[in-house]
Amino acid sequence: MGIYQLLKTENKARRGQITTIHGILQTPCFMNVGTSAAIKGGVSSPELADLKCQVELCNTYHLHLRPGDTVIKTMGGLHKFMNWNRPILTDSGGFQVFSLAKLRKIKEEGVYFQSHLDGSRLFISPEVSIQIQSNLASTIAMAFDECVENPAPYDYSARSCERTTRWLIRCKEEMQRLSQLPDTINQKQLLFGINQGCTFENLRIEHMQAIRELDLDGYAVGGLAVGEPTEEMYRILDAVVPHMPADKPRYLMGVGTPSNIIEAVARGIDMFDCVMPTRNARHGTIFTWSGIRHMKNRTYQTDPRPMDEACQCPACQNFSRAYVRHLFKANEMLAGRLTVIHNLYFYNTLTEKIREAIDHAEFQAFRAEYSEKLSKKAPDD
RNA sequence: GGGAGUGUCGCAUAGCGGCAAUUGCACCUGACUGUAAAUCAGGAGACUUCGGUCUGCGCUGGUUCGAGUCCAGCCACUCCCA
Repeated sequence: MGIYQLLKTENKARRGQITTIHGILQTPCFMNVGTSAAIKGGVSSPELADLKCQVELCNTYHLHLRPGDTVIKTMGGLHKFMNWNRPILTDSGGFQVFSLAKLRKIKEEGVYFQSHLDGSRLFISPEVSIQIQSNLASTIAMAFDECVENPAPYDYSARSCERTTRWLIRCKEEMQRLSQLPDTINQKQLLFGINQGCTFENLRIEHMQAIRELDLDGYAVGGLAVGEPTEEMYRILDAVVPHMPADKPRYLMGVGTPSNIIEAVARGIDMFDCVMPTRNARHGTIFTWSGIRHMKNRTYQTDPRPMDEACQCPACQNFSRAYVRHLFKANEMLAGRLTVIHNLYFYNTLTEKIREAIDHAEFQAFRAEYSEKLSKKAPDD
């Protein structure tokens, strides 16, 4: 019996739950990104729990470099290390093959990297990635894939997909091997495969059909939101999601804006992660139920209202727009902390409301009300 | 009273005679999608029929085709000597 339980559907939108050894995840869900085992902006694990965060995402590549996955294994795994007892998903380092493109060389056996920290030479293969993730002892490990840039030539995308499939087989075999070892911390670690294929619908579908044969714990759509127009992303989701197993979690990697999330849920996606709420928060942009606000703008200089009047987060319960703007202008780190707290609470509340909407068969109405509004600038109020 | 030096965008700075003028901070605006990002980009005299036009580097004159730049006088500030 699988880890995913489908509770309810509304058209293609799915309400479900994922059972793990670190607790149950209600889906659709947003995974809060803490790349280096920390939410950038200074939010600790206990605080994160208060922001309705169900699951945190950490990164294989970054933690392998620093402090080193063996250090984390020595410390008892990521959960103990950062004092987070709910699920953790680790990304495989595949995205860094894409984002650190100038520092790597891709081969069949794996990828040769130069560390972005000190230039030292590294090698990450499917086996190495899984070994690192095993040491990290995350709840869910991601397969080591190649995230192809956009645009990419058809031939290259096709060959890359085939290689990603071969790499996925190696990931699965390595995971099975490690699960037998007595000193493996999490012998029940889950493995998700990743679909690629750039913006070519037939490649996407062929690749999905190939990897679903491997009967993994869940499936992700990768390689989207990497520069293609939003409509392209939706077109690919429309094409590929129907080919994803219905009895397993579906994860859209790296996405996205509140609108993207609503639209992807409408197309059958269950899980999301994105740096946008934390990064934009640190840079002064917040998401609200009225739309986007740039908190550095002069218009908030003497605005006594909370950042989002419809928000129950600790930042909105205690501080004014004028104060937050002041903190940004004064370069105080509390500025980024408060906006990160708000944005994560917003994303976690957004997915919570999506779940409630599907529960009550009101998702289409929810989508109609918020899909466009949330990613536009808030009207001057 | 004598001598030396300095006055350029809010502050601080750069500027061999071709300059609407450098750079930093501050200011304004925008971007950010599996995080090499507490980052990055743009704007910042006025008017414009977007080709330009006008005003502008303490003040007033002068030299010059052309002056923030050279000269003279004045004003202000700083330092040194009495």
